[in-house]
Amino acid sequence: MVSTMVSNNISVDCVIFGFDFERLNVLLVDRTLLDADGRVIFTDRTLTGNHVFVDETLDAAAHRIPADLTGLDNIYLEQFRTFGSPDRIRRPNDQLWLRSCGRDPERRVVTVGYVALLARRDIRLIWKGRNVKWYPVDEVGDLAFDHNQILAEALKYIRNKLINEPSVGFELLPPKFTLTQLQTVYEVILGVRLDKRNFRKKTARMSYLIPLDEKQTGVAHKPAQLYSFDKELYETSRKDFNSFFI
Amino acid sequence: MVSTMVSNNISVDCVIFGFDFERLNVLLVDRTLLDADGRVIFTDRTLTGNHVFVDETLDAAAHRIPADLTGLDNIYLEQFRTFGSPDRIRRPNDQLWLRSCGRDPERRVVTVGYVALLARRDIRLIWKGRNVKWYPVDEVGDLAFDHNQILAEALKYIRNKLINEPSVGFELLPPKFTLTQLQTVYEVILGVRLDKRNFRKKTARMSYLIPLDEKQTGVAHKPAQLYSFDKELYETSRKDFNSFFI
DNA sequence: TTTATTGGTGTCCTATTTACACGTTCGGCG
DNA sequence: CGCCGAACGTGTAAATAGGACACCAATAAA
Repeated sequence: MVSTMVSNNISVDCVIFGFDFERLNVLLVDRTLLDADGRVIFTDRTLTGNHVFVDETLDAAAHRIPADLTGLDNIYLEQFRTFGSPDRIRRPNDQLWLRSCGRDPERRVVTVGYVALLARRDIRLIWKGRNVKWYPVDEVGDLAFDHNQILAEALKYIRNKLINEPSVGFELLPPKFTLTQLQTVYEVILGVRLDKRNFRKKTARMSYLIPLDEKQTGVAHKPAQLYSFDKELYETSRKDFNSFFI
Repeated sequence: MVSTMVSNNISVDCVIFGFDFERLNVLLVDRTLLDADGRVIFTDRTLTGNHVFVDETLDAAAHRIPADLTGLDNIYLEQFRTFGSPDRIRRPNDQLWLRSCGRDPERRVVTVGYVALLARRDIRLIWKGRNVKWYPVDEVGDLAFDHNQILAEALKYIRNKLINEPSVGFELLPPKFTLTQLQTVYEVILGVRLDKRNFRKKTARMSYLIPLDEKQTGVAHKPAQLYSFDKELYETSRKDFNSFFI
């Protein structure tokens, strides 16, 4: 069976970000190493990862991760960087872990890092026995292997992306959203406060933001106008997009 | 000898760009496959690449490429993307080539792509038997494996980088340069024409551009002021750098 | 009916962008 | 040695974008 053979020195790791209008969160898997008597040697968390089948593209292998966890297969996913230092598996806990899994603790595994974005609302996680939970990105503690570094790079990447490719912001929002929610995406991810009126001057120039014939309901204040994101309009209006030097 | 063992399903490929004030060029290696009688079966070009030693970081493996070719080891080098489709080695010529090298034509090789930047002036290539030459980036023809795709991604990457991290422009210039040369970097790489006076209004705001007590010599026109790039000043003045939404 | 809460709007000031033309200084050449 | 060709270096006016800032409106809950 070709399709069950894996390239065992290559993996993909997926930094799955979820946004809940309060904070940016990341999906982590609990990892617990037990000794022969079932006592805990250590416990920590890892990013979600996958092996890569020998006849599979890296993108496909990465895609399986959020797909298995959410049942959705059309989510935003992008490769951002590859990590391959021989040291990435050298910490004592990781060495113990690899041995206990029957994996060669000397063999360097190169991992290709992906970022996935989810609007947490509406998403129900499928566990399949693993203990997978959301953690605020600034409260993850010590992660396995070099996963703290991978997470840090993913954050840098997605912040940068948000700034110069605004379409990614909408991946973190439900299909219908308010301008305040959009502003919150920027505020939370970039860690800044923005002025409401100035922000709206910008959104007014985004022709791909479609005001709907619909307002928020069930809120104890003036209900906000709902908008949707027109991806096609975005793509075409990006063509003559200018930045910095051009 | 640990240091001679290689991870043989992982490689690094380096898109080495060189700038000569006329065009952007890329370093390519001639590849010729001969039959048993020494007749040419095909000939084409490949990017410069390397295997990765098992105890070596990816960055180090990539660094060896331009270092071997130029003798310099402080050049700009950055990982930009990893390519791992099983199809990348599937084209007939590539299959023949792999067989003739004694490599497994079925085994997918994941390659980590790097970009290197060189000011072509002053650089003397060290050939060591291989036929390595500069090609204008838009005249490379059909390259081996997926190297056309890798080159295209590298170009996209470096254009984007030039726009929002102006320091990379100086990697393509000699230590002393004129403002017109700097403008030419932007014009050639981004493929646009820029207005001289407006460009200079921008450079006037770049505090890290140091005017020297020196002018061009030997030119048949009014000699231009020479400048140098102060990297430290750049780093510190970037700290409070704003872009788009912040 | 009152209150708490968030939604939605405009102005002034400053900084940045864009379009645009001409005198200057050098080497080369006749 | 004077003229020519070629790139250098400079400023202004108009339009656009950015940043600071405050108040009324609409809803649900009490």
